[in-house]
Amino acid sequence: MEELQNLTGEDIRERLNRHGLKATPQRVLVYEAMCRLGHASADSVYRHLGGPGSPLTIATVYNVLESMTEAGLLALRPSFRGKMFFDVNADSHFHIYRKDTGTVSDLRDEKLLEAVGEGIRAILPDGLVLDRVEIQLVCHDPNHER
Amino acid sequence: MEELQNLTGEDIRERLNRHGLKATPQRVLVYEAMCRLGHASADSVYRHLGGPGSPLTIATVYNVLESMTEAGLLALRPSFRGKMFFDVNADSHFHIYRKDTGTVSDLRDEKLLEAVGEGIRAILPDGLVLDRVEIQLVCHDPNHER
DNA sequence: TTTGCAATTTGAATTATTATAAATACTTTT
DNA sequence: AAAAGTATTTATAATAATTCAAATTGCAAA
Repeated sequence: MEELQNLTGEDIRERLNRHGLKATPQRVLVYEAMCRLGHASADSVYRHLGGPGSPLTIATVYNVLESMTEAGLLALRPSFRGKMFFDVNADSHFHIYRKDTGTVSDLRDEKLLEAVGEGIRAILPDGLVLDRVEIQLVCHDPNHER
Repeated sequence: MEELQNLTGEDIRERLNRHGLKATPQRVLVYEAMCRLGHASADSVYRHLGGPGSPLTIATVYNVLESMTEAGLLALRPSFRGKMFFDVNADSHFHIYRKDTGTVSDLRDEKLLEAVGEGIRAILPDGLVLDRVEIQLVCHDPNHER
């Protein structure tokens, strides 16, 4: 598993190119931010990069996030918050959504994921193709002070 | 299983009361709309009720949907669209999200749901309590004309 | 009744997203 | 290396979605 945190600019440019995206400075910045943040809304990326006063516009952040999602570099995840929510890990895995803190984290289990996929394909209505499965585990820590 | 479509105003008022909510006219209207629509955003509820010119405000729709969700009458589901998305069936079940049509439908399978829940509890990090599991099946119909 | 209180609703403000058209930056062709 | 063409970014505006504080309502206590 690669450490997204520690990718060099060159690594990022390569990765963009491999996904068919030209490595513009703005794209490198946004991807760096996503690596750092893991999961983020357009706005949080923008703020991470300095908000107004940063070397790009919020419109560009949206554009870039969309291109990257289309290219398969990022995934757009379903969200409870009423805003768009991007994931730097585009592969399939579980998401732990913590009600108490509002944070999201990843949980991977190849075996279980595979089993769930099979179970679902078995009951899916005829004529439909399953593209992917998104699973959120809504959790809380009972010892987390309110 | 009750037919939500066919509830009378009295049924709805009762249901609201049982969930600890006063049966105001606005709440009855919103719940009726949710019964009709099944899944809906605040905006689609508002439009279903006549939009501007209806006997309530979009802000009221949000407030009412929130109260009902808090009361357990509705569920707030995660959404790909970057907007809040409510479900008149607050119980746990799968959601089929169709990329080609943008529509959402329900899929129920007690057995599989139970199995998934167990599998997940087995791998959940220590200290966390699993409140519920949300599962979206992202699908498309290959024969759906583009 | 009036008064006070809490719940509910609303209009207005805020935040989030998309659209558009002009400017910039790259590429390719000449 | 100029011209032409394409992709990207930007500023700005328009629209959409959500929140918030003030006003209203309905009820209960005096």
